[in-house]
Amino acid sequence: MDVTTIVDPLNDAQREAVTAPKRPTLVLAGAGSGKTRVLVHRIAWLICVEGLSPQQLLAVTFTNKAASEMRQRIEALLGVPTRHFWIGTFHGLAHRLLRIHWHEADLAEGFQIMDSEDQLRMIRRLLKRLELDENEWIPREIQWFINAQKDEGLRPDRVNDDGDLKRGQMIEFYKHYEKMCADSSVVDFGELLLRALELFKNKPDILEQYRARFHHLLVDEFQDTNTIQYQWLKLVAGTEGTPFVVGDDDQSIYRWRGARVENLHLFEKDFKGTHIVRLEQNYRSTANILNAANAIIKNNSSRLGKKLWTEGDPGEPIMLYTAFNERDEAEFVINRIEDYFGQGYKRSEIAVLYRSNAQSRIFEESLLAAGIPYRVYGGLRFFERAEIKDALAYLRLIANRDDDPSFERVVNKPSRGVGARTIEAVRAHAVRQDSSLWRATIAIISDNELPKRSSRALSKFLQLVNGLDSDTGEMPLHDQVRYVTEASGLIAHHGRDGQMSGEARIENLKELVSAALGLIRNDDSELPPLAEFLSYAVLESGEGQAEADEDGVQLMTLHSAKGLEFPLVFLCGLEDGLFPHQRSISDVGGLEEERRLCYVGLTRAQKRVFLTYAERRRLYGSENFGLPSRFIDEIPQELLEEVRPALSVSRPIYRPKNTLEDAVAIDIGQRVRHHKFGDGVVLNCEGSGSHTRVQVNFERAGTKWLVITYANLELM
DNA sequence: CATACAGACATAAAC
DNA sequence: TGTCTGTATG
Repeated sequence: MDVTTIVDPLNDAQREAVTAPKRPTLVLAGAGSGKTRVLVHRIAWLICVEGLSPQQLLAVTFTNKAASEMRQRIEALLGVPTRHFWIGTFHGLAHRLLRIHWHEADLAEGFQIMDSEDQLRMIRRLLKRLELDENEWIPREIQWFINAQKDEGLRPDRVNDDGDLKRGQMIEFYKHYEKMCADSSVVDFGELLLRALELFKNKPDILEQYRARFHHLLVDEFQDTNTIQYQWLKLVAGTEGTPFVVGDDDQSIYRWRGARVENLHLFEKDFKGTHIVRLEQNYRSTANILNAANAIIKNNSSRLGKKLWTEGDPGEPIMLYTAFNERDEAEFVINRIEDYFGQGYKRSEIAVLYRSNAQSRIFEESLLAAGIPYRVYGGLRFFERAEIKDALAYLRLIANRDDDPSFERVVNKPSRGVGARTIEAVRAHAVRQDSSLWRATIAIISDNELPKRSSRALSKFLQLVNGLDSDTGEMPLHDQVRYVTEASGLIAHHGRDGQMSGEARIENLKELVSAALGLIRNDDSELPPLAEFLSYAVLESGEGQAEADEDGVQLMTLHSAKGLEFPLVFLCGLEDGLFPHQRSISDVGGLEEERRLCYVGLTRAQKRVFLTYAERRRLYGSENFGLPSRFIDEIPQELLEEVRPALSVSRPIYRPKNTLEDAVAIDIGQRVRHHKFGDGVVLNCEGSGSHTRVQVNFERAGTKWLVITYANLELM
């Protein structure tokens, strides 16, 4: 391998990072500055120049997609297979460790992983068992609480109740939850990380073994690490370690799921002599787009500081369209899209981005009506579909009879006469003898304490699962999966459905067989194929609505757009309250994260950006009047161009809010109070100065025109 | 046991 | 407003 192939395609900053000496290195990589390239070339450099063996590298990413992209690019650059490289997600790598050291980590050998939905079901079951009211103990909140503790690396005994009773009870619940998971030999996502951390903390000899081995740690999207992930990294690196991390504080948008941008600051402190490299040259967007993005992000405090620049052209101005309502907004976008088809753009080169999923519907409707293929990101992924999870539940029971969540999921699916009462009896028995549902069922049948019909139904189920196990013991994985989907009765069950959905479900079950056939076994895996497949299914839940339309207009939230790029980007719904979202507006941290989200959105675009907002928007059934997003104000006027001048609109379109005159003006949608008419919303506004009149829709008194100077309206 | 209806709920979502 | 979930019902 020639060093020049590794180094030549790089710019100065990239080269500095790639060839950095063996020291802790922090690469601040702006959007579109070649972050992945640096990681890939760094790995190549370490192998080819520093002479490291791939076995000494540990590369961590957040998504499977990022991990496999890195693999592919390394293979393309070095021309060697990367099967045996330790490249993966935090969870994937933690899982790999725990499979090897399950005993030392105090886990059952065949432990299974729960996804978030399984976890929620588990919490619901526990609430029932503890006889707690779901209206008072909201399962989602408990799930949130438990995961938040795990993100911070905290076991129940280390969580402080802050003298708060409810919090104290939550901690109690967390304890019960842990026992319940242990009893069924299942772990949730957070538990994978926590166990992996504790493994290294409690078993210094094992830690030492990995420290000696992984001389080079590489971390992608470092700004997304949470507390426990960073703790784990620090442990693996040790004081002598020289981790190489790449991140961008301006693109940190996952605070709400535990990510800590502060880790970027901590890194410098925790690793003495950190070498910092800034990648600021952008190869993606026009100068206008970058300047707009820079101007917006400038308003955030405590940034590490970075300013994107490009050698390229200024490009077109950023276009701003003020829509009358959300329908008009969608129509505008679709019209523009059609224009751009005429200019030779492909559908997949166009992205419509929005803050929240609910906004996608109107675009879908309009695209459908216009006959333009599209693809919506998000939604249920393959391994999350109900019928797939049913089939997986049977397979999990084959692997581990004590898997209670799976037991409950399929005892009566397809229905075999195990009703709610019967299940209740089994649950009660399980609690009494402190055993799994499976063993409780065996006991309850031999005790003869149930009506014959229920007993027979239950034992039919036990026999079914035992039969599935013994019948398929010798089969290759995919035959086993096929056999289980058929013999469990799931296929027949969906066949009886008669509806289109039944047909689609059967297709998915067949697809599951193909997935099993296509499973690439890990080289040094000690797991039986079935167990490996089950773990794979949870950790890599597949694409959501993937190849629905190969070449379609891309619809997605700003969050899912991170890491992607498109020649043409529509950033829609730029209204205060929607983006920035209402729930983030009140605290500074939340607002700054929204601003980063806006920065992420803008920097997705290569050539053109359209910003749109609607003056009124129907959301959840009621009409809302929105003000243009404050982020629009943060873009310098000279970079913006309004698409539609005042012509056909009855009310003022976009006005910058930060002028003195407008500071006292009343905006459309403003809530006001009148001493006589009560509370209302400003619908319209005309005139200027002391002649300004506003139309207000009062909750009780109806719609009225009032002259501002006399009305004495109180802003709310 | 499948279907209909009522009621809750609606920020973002990887593993 | 639309979708999903849980339950009541035939």
